[in-house]
Amino acid sequence: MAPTMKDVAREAGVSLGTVSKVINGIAVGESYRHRVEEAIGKLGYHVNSYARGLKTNKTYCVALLMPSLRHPFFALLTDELTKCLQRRGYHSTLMITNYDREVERQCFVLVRENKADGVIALTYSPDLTVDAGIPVVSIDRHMGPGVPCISSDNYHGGELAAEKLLELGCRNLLFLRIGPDVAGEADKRRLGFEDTCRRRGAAYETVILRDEDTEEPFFRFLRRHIREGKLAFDGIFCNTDSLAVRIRDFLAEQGIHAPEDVQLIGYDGMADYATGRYGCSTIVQPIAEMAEAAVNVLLDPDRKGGNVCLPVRYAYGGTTRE
Amino acid sequence: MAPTMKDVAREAGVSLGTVSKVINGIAVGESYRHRVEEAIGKLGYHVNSYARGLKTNKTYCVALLMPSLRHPFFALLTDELTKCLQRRGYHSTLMITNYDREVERQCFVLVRENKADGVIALTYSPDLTVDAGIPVVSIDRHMGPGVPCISSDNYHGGELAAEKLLELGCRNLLFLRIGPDVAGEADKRRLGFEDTCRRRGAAYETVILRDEDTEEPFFRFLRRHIREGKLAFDGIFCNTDSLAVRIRDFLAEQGIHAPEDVQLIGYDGMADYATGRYGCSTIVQPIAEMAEAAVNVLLDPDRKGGNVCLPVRYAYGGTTRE
DNA sequence: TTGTAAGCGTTATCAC
DNA sequence: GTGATAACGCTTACAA
Repeated sequence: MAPTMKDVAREAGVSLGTVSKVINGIAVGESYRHRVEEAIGKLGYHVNSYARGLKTNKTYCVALLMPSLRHPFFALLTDELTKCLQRRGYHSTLMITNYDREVERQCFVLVRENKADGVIALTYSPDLTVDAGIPVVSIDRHMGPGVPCISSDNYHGGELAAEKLLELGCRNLLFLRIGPDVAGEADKRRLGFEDTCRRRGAAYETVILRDEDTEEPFFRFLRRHIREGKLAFDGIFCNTDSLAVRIRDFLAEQGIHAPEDVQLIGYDGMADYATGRYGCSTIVQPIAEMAEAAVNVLLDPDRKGGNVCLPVRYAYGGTTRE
Repeated sequence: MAPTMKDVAREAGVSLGTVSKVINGIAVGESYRHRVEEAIGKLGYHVNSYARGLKTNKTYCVALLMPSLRHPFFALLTDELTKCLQRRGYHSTLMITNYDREVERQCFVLVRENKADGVIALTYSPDLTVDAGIPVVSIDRHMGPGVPCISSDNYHGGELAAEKLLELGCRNLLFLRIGPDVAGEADKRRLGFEDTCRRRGAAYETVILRDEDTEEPFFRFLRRHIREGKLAFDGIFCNTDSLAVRIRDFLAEQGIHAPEDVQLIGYDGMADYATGRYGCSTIVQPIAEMAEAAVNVLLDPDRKGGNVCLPVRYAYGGTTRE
């Protein structure tokens, strides 16, 4: 059995309250402090955070809701969030939701039961709430008035992509987007892209795949736009790097190569772990800064924080002319 | 304030004990059960796991110690471990140690304070202990007699690599290893490789970089072994995929290409998230099975489990002839 | 079967 | 400044 404060008190010949004070850094007579510290070392005492949490209603535990760690974006975000929380004396309870709304719901129940001090969530159920005074911060999704949303500047990312493609001389642009349509934030990439095209008077098309999990329809669309080995578009913006890479590979099979025949830009900025290089030219999200912002907003004592939008940048990754 | 069992008892007009029984699925009169469930729903009651944990000394929480989630191997492992734990009603406290022994030590203190039911650790301090009756399972490192180690069959992985290279007609083999020298497990890749080479009477060399964090010495070594545009080795086995990919890129810069001029095999089996393809030909570790085994051994009630060694396989990834 | 009450290891409020 | 003591919300004998 692990030693308790009682054991320490007996060993040091002081009362329980004194031990508690020493542990919590409250003023105490020098000789008392010394005896208590001695006893703690001798017995190998450690506070029981469950007893403490029960009493104080503070757990120094933040729940992290992530769809998966298979996607490098989620993995890196989780890495940064956890390190950031650790620096502030918190630890993270990781919950993998597998993109499943029912699992997400159960996680929110767990969060309540486990008395987490807060939640940082990247969910696909914008309507979820914890309703127990537990603060929630959302990443990339708008979840309702009480839930600050941390995101990169998706709109400007779309603008950047369009501007870069136009700057590279592209005249027929294409936007490709795949994935569920959650709460607007990701759709801003399209808006920024389209607005820029219109403003610059550039021709563009948009293809969106909402609930599919294969990009086959994109391939069919592209095939229809290939005439005599030439693609009708000379600049493509994809809403993720993964998609951009798959589109690049598909086009290569059709004899159309990036960046020679078509300029291709993705979104996320995921560098390959081994080489440190981007898989495609991309709009880079500032993952560490997003994590930092999420933690800051979550732990801000007076919760006055609203949404946070962080700047993105374009990075060359081999699928555009340099 | 969140409702407590007392509130539920009052609302349902029953005693505390009865509420507790209903919550814990212990037999109770039908009408009582109904009234209690009604009250729970009405008040939106959830157990307080801190109060429960204090009483029962069971937290259903397992700590995961990982060096980082930047490396896809760690990220995937964490993903599988967490999902596996969730399936068994546990949740994971993620701790990122950043390859830092002092942080690892602090994590073990946290584990005690937070009364985790167990620890699954991938650490660089094989001497760490929790010494509070908290079971520990280690991944890929031998940490001492009481700590079962889950690993892939590193020795056979080395054998497989050597056999494959020989089968492809290689006659001058090379083994490259980088990274800290922790507790033997990873070194078995070298042993399996070398034993096979010797058994088959094949020429081989081994270069090991222990405490460096750059592969520059490898590059120098390889440069010295290039004569008139030809490399002295025709088959290379690297102890990780990351290294294999960097070696491939370096050799390509020297005009030596895999798989035309040299066969290259890595270790880990990390597929690219976007394409699902391996970055290099590789020995694949069964990550999901390792996670499953770690959780099984950890949660096994009578802790009779010893070390577990899981089978690996060779997979083609473009850096060997097919 | 149901209710009562002790106690898990803390913190915090008191008198001293 | 220090030491008793009452909670915190739950589980679990034990009594009814």
